[in-house]
Amino acid sequence: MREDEANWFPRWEEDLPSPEELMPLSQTLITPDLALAFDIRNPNSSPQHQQQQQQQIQSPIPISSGQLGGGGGGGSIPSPSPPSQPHSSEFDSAELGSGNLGDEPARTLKRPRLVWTPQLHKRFVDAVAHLGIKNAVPKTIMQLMSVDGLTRENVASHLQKYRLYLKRMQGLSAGGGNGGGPLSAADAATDHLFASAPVPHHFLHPGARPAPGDHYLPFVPVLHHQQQQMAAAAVLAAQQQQQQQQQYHQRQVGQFGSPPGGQFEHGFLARQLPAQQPPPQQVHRMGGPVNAQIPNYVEDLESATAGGGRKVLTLFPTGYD
DNA sequence: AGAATAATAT
DNA sequence: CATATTATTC
Repeated sequence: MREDEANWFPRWEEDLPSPEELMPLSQTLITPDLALAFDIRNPNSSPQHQQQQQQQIQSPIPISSGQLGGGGGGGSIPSPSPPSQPHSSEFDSAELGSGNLGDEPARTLKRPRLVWTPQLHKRFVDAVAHLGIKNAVPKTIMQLMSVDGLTRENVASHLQKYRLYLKRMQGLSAGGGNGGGPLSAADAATDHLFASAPVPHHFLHPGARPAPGDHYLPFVPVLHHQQQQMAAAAVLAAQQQQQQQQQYHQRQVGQFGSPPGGQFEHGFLARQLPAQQPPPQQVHRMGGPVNAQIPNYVEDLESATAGGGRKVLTLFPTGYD
């Protein structure tokens, strides 16, 4: 029997920004629209290499109420039917320009860069798995994911990278020889994110069919009504807050002193705290090729999070109620 | 839709 | 300044 990594459990509780990070909003110095209108965001802070920004989000996940639903593996929805109609979560709260402050200026504003958290990526993979490689196109994936605020380009971009990753994996597992370790530093970096989500078997084996019984994507509509505490939207909202904070750090630069073409002289350190999960206990040691297959980073992550952290939430909203 | 390239963030 | 990640463009 090979359970393989087929039974990955749904875990969306991994790491979610503590409410403290999202709640505190005291940036009313500059209106988001105004700042954004000037196209001032992160002006690339000091070129000094070596910034002291450590993640402090290692505290116990304070989340315990309305989690995201979604994980997979639970076993449901064995019907890989195309997304006939996700839900109304599409742009339900896609007001990225709102967040918590002024939720009015939803125009001419540029969205902040989307951060692909492991959770989000997980959902992405689930979607692709259920759609099948052929049907897994940006538009479809996006629809299936039902993540508000997520655009087709977001998915397309991520999909592009993901495919590269898969290709890399194929080469490694097929050509063999390598111990499953990344070849380049760049690969290692990208692998890290992708390793957070299990890669369906048939992904690497063109032609191979998904194991019967293996079901992917027990998708559940994200954001229900107002319990959308944390979701991609929240992430985006959080980003906005951060963004605003950064701008605010600019000490209220002359809102109107920005001539076209000219820009403020920004030279400060900006801090952004993505909801990245704390680095595992670093378990994998090197010393030679041990096994060439799917990176076992996942295991590391699982162990670390399951052991060090805690996973208790495996349930999700009923979805359609 | 997909790949290449640009921009931006860390 | 280099690298990584996401956005835009072709």
